[in-house]
Amino acid sequence: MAKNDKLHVQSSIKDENKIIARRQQIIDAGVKLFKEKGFHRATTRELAKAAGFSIGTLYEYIRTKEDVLFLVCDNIFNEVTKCLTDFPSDTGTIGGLKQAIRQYYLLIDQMPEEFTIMYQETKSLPKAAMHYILDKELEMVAIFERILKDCVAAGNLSLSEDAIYLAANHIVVQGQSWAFRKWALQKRYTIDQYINLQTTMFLQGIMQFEN
Amino acid sequence: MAKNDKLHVQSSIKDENKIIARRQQIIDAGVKLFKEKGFHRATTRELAKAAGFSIGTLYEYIRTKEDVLFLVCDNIFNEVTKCLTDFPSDTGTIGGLKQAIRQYYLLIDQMPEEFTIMYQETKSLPKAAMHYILDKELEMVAIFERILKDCVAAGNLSLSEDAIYLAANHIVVQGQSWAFRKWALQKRYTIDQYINLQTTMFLQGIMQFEN
Amino acid sequence: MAKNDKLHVQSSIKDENKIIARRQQIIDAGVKLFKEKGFHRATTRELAKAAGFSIGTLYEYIRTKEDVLFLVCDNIFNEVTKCLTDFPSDTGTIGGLKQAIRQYYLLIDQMPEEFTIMYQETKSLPKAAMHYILDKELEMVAIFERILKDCVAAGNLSLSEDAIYLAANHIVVQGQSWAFRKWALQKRYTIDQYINLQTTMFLQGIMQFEN
Amino acid sequence: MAKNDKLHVQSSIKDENKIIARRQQIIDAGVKLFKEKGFHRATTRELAKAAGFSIGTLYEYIRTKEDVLFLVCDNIFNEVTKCLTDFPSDTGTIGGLKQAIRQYYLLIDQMPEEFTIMYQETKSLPKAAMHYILDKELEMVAIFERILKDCVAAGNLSLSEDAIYLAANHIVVQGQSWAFRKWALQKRYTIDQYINLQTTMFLQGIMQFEN
DNA sequence: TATGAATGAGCTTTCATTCAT
DNA sequence: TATGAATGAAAGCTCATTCAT
Repeated sequence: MAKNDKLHVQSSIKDENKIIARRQQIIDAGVKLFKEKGFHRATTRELAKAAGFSIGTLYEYIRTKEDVLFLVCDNIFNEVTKCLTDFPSDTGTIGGLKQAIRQYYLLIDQMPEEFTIMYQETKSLPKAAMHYILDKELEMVAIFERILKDCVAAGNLSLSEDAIYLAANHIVVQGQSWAFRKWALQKRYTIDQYINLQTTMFLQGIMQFEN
Repeated sequence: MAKNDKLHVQSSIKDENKIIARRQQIIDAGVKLFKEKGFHRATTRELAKAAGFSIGTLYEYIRTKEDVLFLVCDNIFNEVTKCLTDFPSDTGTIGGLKQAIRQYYLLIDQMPEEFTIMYQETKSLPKAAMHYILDKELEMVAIFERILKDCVAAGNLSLSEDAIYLAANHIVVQGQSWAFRKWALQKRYTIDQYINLQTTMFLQGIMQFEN
Repeated sequence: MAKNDKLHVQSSIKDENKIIARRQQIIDAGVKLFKEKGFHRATTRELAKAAGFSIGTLYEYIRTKEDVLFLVCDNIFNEVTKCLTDFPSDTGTIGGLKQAIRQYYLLIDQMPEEFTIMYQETKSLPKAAMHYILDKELEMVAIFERILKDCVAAGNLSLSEDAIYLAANHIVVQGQSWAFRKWALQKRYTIDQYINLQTTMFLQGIMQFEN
Repeated sequence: MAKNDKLHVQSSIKDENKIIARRQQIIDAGVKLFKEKGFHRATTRELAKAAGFSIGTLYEYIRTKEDVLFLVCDNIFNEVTKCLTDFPSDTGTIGGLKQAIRQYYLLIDQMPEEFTIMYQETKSLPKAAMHYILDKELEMVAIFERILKDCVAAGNLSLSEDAIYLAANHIVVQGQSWAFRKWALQKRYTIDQYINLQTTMFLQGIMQFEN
């Protein structure tokens, strides 16, 4: 899966294991530099250097600079999907919902720069790649919609379709918020406090919601 | 105020009224182009053309391309501040809080591109300018903190310091959310519906909040 | 005419006189360098230097390196057309035919490098430009076809259609020959001797031609 | 002969038969690619692929890319020489002359791309290689000079030294002409018609030539 | 003030060649 | 011998900025 996704970006190298390894180096270099100076200010030479090889080698594994950004973005979604799909949760219960939110926020806390890059640089991608990423983003919202719907179906929540969609967006956006503002927010909250406060407020907001 | 802020960006022109007028043309051109292609892809030549004068003239009113971005960002904050400061509201009441939120969201709905530009391109500014803008952003959060505190002081709300700060952030972030995702969200909600839903959920979330 | 042809290549400069002047410098630089090292080995930086200005300025007057080659080729055809169209000749007579040939060969003798470049580098042009140039080449052959037909019509020559076409080609090709091989041929002939010998042989070949 | 010529290009391989075989593959690949996209646009990677082996292997049999061009050019001359030397002709007769011309033109008709490559890319060769090729070209002219001189010596032709040299050039150049313009000329003539017309005109031109 | 031609540092990308396996 | 991953010099081109008019 993750392996194949990475291969969406063409390479002139034949050894697939090498591609996997090199691409990870490229992603790491991309995250490091893009968070420091943004996509446009980072040069391909710096990228190559940060990745630990020559500019020529860099271009054996990607075709354009934008491929690096794509690799970085794609990588995030694979992490999110893995994180939200792999853990066993109590489907349809409030506890399960809380679990999913926590899981998601913890992931963001571990890679806030990656998330920030994704949200700030997406439009630097070529059209096709941008749509691919935007779709993935919608998938993320859809995952939380699913979870919320399961709660409704199980009778643990009472929300209209419109409210569900908004609530799912809410969750995703508050995650973004921690990514964007971690530097400011962590002066007052640990990630655990943030999650708790946020989740309490969120649940309180939707619990007896009637519209 | 607005006048002086704009003058933070140096110009070699003496006539202050001319500066004000030209700068507005520059800001408009900047918004138009940055939202179309982003800050880095927009060239100073295009900027000058869109503003209606020559590249030479452009540089009579700014010193660097980044000044244009700064003017655009600064302009937004002036609008926000004006919008939240000028209207008469019932200080300390829930109604006043609602009013402020509505006012703020309506402003964002009128200039979503400007807000998006600001959030996506801030880090393209030089260090000093970036901090200036980030500070302004904190001021925005502070305005809502103030409003919330007034409600608490008036006994209309019961929130801890930490919860107030989080709530203020919440308001600002959900505004961002409409700016970023207007294209997707407006398929399901009018701005009024969004404001109402969002506000109801938000108030429900903080009303009986105890932490 | 010549002026407008040069303008087929786009420029970001407004002053038309400047374009004409700069383009001539570019053409001269192109001829000098392309004859020395060929189109591909000549770099745009060298081109700019040889033309007497910076690389940035070069690109104010052309859009791609290939434009320089196009300018050089186009220039040649303008010279040829001017040369064969402007001089008054006795239409339909052998003397007029001789005159035209002489005129053409003398032009080639004056700019052998330009002709060589044109014949050797045409296929380095982008498709559209290449067809434009190839068409111009056919026009050149057509000019001589016209002259020969006039001789036939006037009863001074007796040739079939096929022979006329071949003869016109012959003239053009022998011109090329002097351009390509001037370095070798001029060890034994002056241009005048070459013209005389060539013309005598050519006329002898077609005079009593019956096929 | 052919074998040794090819060995002018150094190789790190010992087995001479292997070299011969591999070099032929390289020549075929070179002709194919150079005619498609020209020498400079063809890459060594493509060359290797078209030849059927890896880039590493390619470089076991040549030292530089230019070697490939040299091999291609050299190959042509070997073909020409073989073609004009091996066939038994009636030395000193007009019939023998005609035979030689026909033989030569038929060869060109069989490999027009190769001839075109040679004439268009020669100056892409390094100095030394270029002179080697230019010398070979002169040899080709010399072969026809020899044939013409034999005719003169046998009393079948009456031409001055100067006219002989010119006539020899004429033959070679008209051959080039078919190579360069085959695409256009063959719309009106078969190669046989072309040879006949050309030869008739040529002989007529030199037969009663007096200068 | 207003103009726009001129500048050149710096960017992304290519590709001939090498060399460890 | 054969392979192909690695290299980095060098290419074409852009564009923010300046300055003479």
